[in-house]
Amino acid sequence: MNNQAQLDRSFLALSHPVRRTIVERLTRGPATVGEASQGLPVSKPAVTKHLKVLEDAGVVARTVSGRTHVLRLRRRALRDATQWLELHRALWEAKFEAIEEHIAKEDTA
Amino acid sequence: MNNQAQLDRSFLALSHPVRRTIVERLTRGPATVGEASQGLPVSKPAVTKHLKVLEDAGVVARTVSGRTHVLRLRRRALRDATQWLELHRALWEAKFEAIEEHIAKEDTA
DNA sequence: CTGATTGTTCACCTAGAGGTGAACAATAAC
DNA sequence: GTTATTGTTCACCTCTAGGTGAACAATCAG
Repeated sequence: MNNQAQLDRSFLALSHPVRRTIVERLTRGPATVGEASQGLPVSKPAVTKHLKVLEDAGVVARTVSGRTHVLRLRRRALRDATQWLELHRALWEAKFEAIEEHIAKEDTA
Repeated sequence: MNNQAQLDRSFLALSHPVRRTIVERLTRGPATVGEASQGLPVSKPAVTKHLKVLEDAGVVARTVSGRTHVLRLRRRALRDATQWLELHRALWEAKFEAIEEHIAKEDTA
């Protein structure tokens, strides 16, 4: 399985406010589709599509329980995305602080 | 300024392998467009577009120097994206470890 | 059985992402 | 001045993201 493509999907999944809201709600515990999408400014078919993006990215898992579908977060995809950022942050935080400060001073002048 | 929209763009910027490669290379120091995109499997116009996405997201800054354009990372956008992930990771890591283990056992059974 | 509820699927639309080759602009080198 | 280099802009293409209303499937409640 291609790890790059998996990262693509994870970051893409987080790049839409509706999907980030759903993820935020699921951090408070599993929820049905209706609960997780309540009040969001989109139609039901749109929610279905956003959930497909989240599931394809491995960010969310679904358990069908009767007529309701219970959603919960999966840790791996989100952990991988976090690790990519932290890995590279360590480098740029150390390296470019001085450079940026230098440029900020130039901009002010 | 809308912080949500800014997060949208940052995560979107990271959702493409060509753009992530450019970011990775810039963690090793500023580079020209040619250096940062060397060997990538896309044409020059495509690189120009990817750079626009990175700049719009605030991930990359550009300094025109003669006929070459020097690119460097900006910390803020990447830091904000990292913080969003870490903020929510703290919650889901704590809350769902037990649940996922439980489900894993069910799947095995 | 009937009706309400939950969520998906279907058919459709529009805007934008991502790609290209060709032409151009600006600078650097000779 | 002429040529090479760096990168963008232009015109174009295709595919997908994101949205909708209407219809459907499945389950639950009466």
